[in-house]
Amino acid sequence: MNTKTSRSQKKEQTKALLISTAYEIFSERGIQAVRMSDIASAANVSHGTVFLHFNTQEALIAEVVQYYCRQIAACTHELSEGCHTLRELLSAHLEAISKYELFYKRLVIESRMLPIEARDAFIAIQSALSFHFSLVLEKEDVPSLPASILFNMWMGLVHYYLMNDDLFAPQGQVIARYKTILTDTFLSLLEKESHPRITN
Amino acid sequence: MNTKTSRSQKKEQTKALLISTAYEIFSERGIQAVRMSDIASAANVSHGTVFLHFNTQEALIAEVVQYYCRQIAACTHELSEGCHTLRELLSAHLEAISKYELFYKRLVIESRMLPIEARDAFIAIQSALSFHFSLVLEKEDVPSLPASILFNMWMGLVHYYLMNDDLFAPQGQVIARYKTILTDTFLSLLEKESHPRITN
Amino acid sequence: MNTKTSRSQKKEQTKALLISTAYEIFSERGIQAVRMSDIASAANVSHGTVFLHFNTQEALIAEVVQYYCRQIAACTHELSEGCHTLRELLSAHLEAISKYELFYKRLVIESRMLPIEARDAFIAIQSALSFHFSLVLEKEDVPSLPASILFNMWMGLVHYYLMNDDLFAPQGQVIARYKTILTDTFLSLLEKESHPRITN
Amino acid sequence: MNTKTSRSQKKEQTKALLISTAYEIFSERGIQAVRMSDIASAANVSHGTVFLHFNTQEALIAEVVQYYCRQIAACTHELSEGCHTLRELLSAHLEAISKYELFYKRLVIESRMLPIEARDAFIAIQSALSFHFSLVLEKEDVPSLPASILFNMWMGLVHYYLMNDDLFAPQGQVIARYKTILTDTFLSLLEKESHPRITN
DNA sequence: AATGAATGAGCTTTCATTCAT
DNA sequence: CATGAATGAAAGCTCATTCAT
Repeated sequence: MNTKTSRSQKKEQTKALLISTAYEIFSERGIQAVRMSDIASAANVSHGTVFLHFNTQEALIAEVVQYYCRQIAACTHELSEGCHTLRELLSAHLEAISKYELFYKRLVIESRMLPIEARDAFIAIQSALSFHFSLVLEKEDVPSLPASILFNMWMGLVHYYLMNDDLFAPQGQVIARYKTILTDTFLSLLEKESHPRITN
Repeated sequence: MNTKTSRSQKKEQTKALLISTAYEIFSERGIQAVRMSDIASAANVSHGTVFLHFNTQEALIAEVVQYYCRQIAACTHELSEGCHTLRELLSAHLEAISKYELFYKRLVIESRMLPIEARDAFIAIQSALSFHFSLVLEKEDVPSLPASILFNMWMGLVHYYLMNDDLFAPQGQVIARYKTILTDTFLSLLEKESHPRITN
Repeated sequence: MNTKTSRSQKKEQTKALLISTAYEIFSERGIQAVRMSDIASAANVSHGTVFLHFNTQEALIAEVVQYYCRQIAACTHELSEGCHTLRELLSAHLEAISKYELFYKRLVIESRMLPIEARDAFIAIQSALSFHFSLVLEKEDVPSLPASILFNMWMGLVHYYLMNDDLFAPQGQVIARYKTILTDTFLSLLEKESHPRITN
Repeated sequence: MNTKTSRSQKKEQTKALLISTAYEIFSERGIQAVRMSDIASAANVSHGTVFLHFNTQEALIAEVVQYYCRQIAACTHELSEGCHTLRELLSAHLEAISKYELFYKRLVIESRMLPIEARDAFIAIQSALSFHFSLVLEKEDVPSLPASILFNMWMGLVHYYLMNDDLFAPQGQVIARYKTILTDTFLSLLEKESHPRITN
């Protein structure tokens, strides 16, 4: 039994290695663009080993994406919990995303072309944030607009910058670069005494 | 010359047929997912004929996307020209998009994975709208917020719904379904006397 | 009838044009490497026209090679006729070849991969020279060695330099460059009072 | 390690099988004329396997030609080493070639149309012989003619017979058939007291 | 459990040849 | 006669997946 345990431990280790290796490569090169053998060689295991742990390429993608999406969701959740204001929450969100920026960007770009489970996992991150968003919105003195639209507006905005990161931040780090302005602008729109108007 | 004309007319017809056939299939199945031979058989021409008109698959994708992006941009432009208010403009935008909805959605989903020319053509549509957006914004009494962010917020919002159309409108027609609420909500945020507040 | 005549004259003209165009391209790029459409466009006729004059690519190659091989043979013959000495004949031979050097080189390189008629035509050039070679050899006071071998030795030598022209004369013009030394050396070997010996 | 060894041994075996199979087919049908799938099926492996061992068709041709050219060069070298006279050397040369006759003939015919590495490998065989030729020539009491031309004359002569083997020896085996006469004739030309003359 | 050689379906691209105009 | 668009048989190459060791 000891043997079995150490064996399966070893197996789990290898699987974990494959998952984290895939994460790195996916972040760098994109998800669809990576071949199974690329992951194998990057992880220093044999090509066949990848199939020992994942029946198909689809399964591997699904698992890797699920694994990291759960992490991102958890991270988002954690950073969001202490937030009492929308500003805090938005910052927390961007902070969470920026920890996984490259990978998250790939998900934004490719999610619709991935196996359904991967897509679902990606959506789940958004649900996690959505929950906190609703909570905070209730507390704040905020316009009586559909919360879901406001949330989607924020998500859309952030994803738009990630999707076009090459245009907005050719040097990389879109989130860091636009963090403040995105947050500020979004919040301004929600503020009561609105904004200074440009009156002709 | 008459002969020549009818000959090359025929050729142009075939090319046009291929472009419109590709458009249909791309709209239905996605762009990356389609094989050259699919287009050939859908257009009822031989496999080789496709290569007579487009040197490579990449060239075909580029041409088809450019062709329709120009149309979408032109349509956007045309519908935008008469617009004096932001509301009119946003409606015009959604109207333009909804005419090409399935294809446009594919672009939203796949643009970053397409040949660079295709991506550029897609971006060009956004530039076209951006121009009118700026014009209208100047006229309106609007908060002194960065116009570009406001524009990107709108684009992000619309693309977010298109990207996730299967979640927002499983029956199809996301744009038609969310047209009003998206426009209204977006405009509300920009309005002076803001919005009724939810005060606890 | 006049029409017919002028028609078929035109046709013959076109065919002649195709043959000479093919000759030029074959000389430059090799025979096997050239596509039917290359010849058509170089001759400023349509792709289909080539097939009007030559049923197949093989037929075209055969005809072109035959046509020019006959010319080369005739030229060789003509230049050989006045020759009374072997030296004169060898010079005549090289002179004939050098007029068609690029094309002749292609034949040396590719003859065995061409349609049988083309190969035969190429061989016929050698037969033509062979005839004069025998004639001259009889007149000269030459070693009683098998004339055919001597002839083949000369042919082999010349072809060896043509086959490896890129090594022997990277700037081109192998024949011009080695004309003298090849002739001299070959003749020296046949001379009675032989050659100065290197005696240790 | 034992496992690894037997595994990679197997792989090497397969590669060796492919190389020798290619050699056989090339010898029979020519080099350019053979498709990758021909080699696969002749070797009883799948089409894909060929590409496991050789990245491209060009690479395969290069490797196969290099492999056998090295063997031929080595064989030539080996047989040449004991030779003290030119006669011995020429015989050794022909013996070496005749062991690989069909393949060598293909090289003579196609060398200029093959990948550059293949051509170079073929040239290297000639360099190997050239070395011994020079050595022997120095020892012999031989006319003070350019050694390189004499060498090229011999090579040209042999290649001429190989190139036209179908004419010289329709039953095959040109080398065997002309071995003696070629050697004798070539040597006669180099002999001091030359040759009996045919005096009119 | 791990290996990595082997598999083969699948896809793009080329080009000689045909044929309607 | 000439045209050139259309055809479709090849062929090379890729890569997820399998399986014997």
